[in-house]
Amino acid sequence: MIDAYLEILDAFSPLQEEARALIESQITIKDIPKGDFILQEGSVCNHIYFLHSGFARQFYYKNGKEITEWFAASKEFCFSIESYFHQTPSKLMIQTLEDSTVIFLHRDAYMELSKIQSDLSQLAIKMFAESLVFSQRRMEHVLFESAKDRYVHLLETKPNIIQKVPLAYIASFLGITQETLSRIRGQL
Amino acid sequence: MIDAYLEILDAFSPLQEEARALIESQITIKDIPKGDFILQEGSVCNHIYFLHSGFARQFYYKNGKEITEWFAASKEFCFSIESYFHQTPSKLMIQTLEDSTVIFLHRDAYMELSKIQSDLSQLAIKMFAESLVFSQRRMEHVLFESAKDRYVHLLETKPNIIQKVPLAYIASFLGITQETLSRIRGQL
DNA sequence: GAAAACCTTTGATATTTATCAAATAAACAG
DNA sequence: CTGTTTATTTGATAAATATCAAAGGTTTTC
Repeated sequence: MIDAYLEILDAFSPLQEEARALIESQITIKDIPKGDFILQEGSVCNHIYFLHSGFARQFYYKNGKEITEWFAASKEFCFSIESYFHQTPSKLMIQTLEDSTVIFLHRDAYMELSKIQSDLSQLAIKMFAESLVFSQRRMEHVLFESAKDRYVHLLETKPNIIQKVPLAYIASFLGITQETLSRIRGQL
Repeated sequence: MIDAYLEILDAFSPLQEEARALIESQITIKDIPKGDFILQEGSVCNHIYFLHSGFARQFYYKNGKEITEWFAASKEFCFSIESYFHQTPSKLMIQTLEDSTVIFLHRDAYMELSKIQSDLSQLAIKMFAESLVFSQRRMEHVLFESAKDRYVHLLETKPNIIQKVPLAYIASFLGITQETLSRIRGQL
């Protein structure tokens, strides 16, 4: 179970034995049933979560409506960057959409780790840089492509999401109403 | 001249004497007249730029049109994250809008630095995390606020930009046409 | 397996923003 | 200054998307 996790970290930046041992001793693993929360609104995000298996969505409330920010698939990481770094109550919630197994890495453990093996910071930097590039690409789409083109793009790059997820979640992620998304679907 | 730069880095993460000396020996400082490019399209971004003084815009071409991605004001950093990390030709251009003085930190020098003083990585992580939070907030605005609200928000948070910059640059940053922005202005 | 809850589609209309065309206004060069 | 370029505003119309209301579908639950 832990192996897949270590392997993924290792691929980013080869882990020293000491670091590997620290991770094994510090992480916790939880089974989280469908619909339960990995991170609840109002609590401080003190972990980096890794979905060993399952599927989750990250969302927040805006004017009483649920806005889906993104999804986390199997073998992906997620957490509230804002809450984690500012140590403030999270606006973001993370909820499983399937029964999931989640690996929790605590902030303190991560800090320990980056002392033991300083090049792990390079891993974090790489991940953040990738996220920023991704975020800028998405911004470009949102600003200059039609709702239809954005949906088609999502369909092409993340087909698994569209199958697993109710239309309303996708609509709010794309920044359109469910009615519009339904009509777009009808046209394809 | 260098002092202001070192001070800013120092505020993020106190610099050791050795790191400070390395920076002083490795950076280059250039005066760049209004309208000239700090980073040109097609060249690989191998530096992190710091505007000691002046003002610049970051933009790229999409379907033959200039799209402004963001601005860099005095005492701010800028570079093409994508080109820098992927080592690919930059789509992004950075052009001064006023006579500017720019401090160049080369990628190699940065690498050296982070070996000498590993907690500088924490600085980079903090900066990226902030950028990501900023980017997510902007996404929320772009997805769910009207063009008018977005303009008003920019006006409130970055009033200096609006004074210095032609309307067309702001319009493309907001993802609207100049005509629409002109009408929005008329209403306020 | 019927009722309830939830999800998706459809229709009519209103609002926002884009597009195309042209008129002003401002900045700039000689 | 004066013509020339560049930036901004205005108008008429078209396209995209939202909103409100309601009707069909699916799933879930007991």
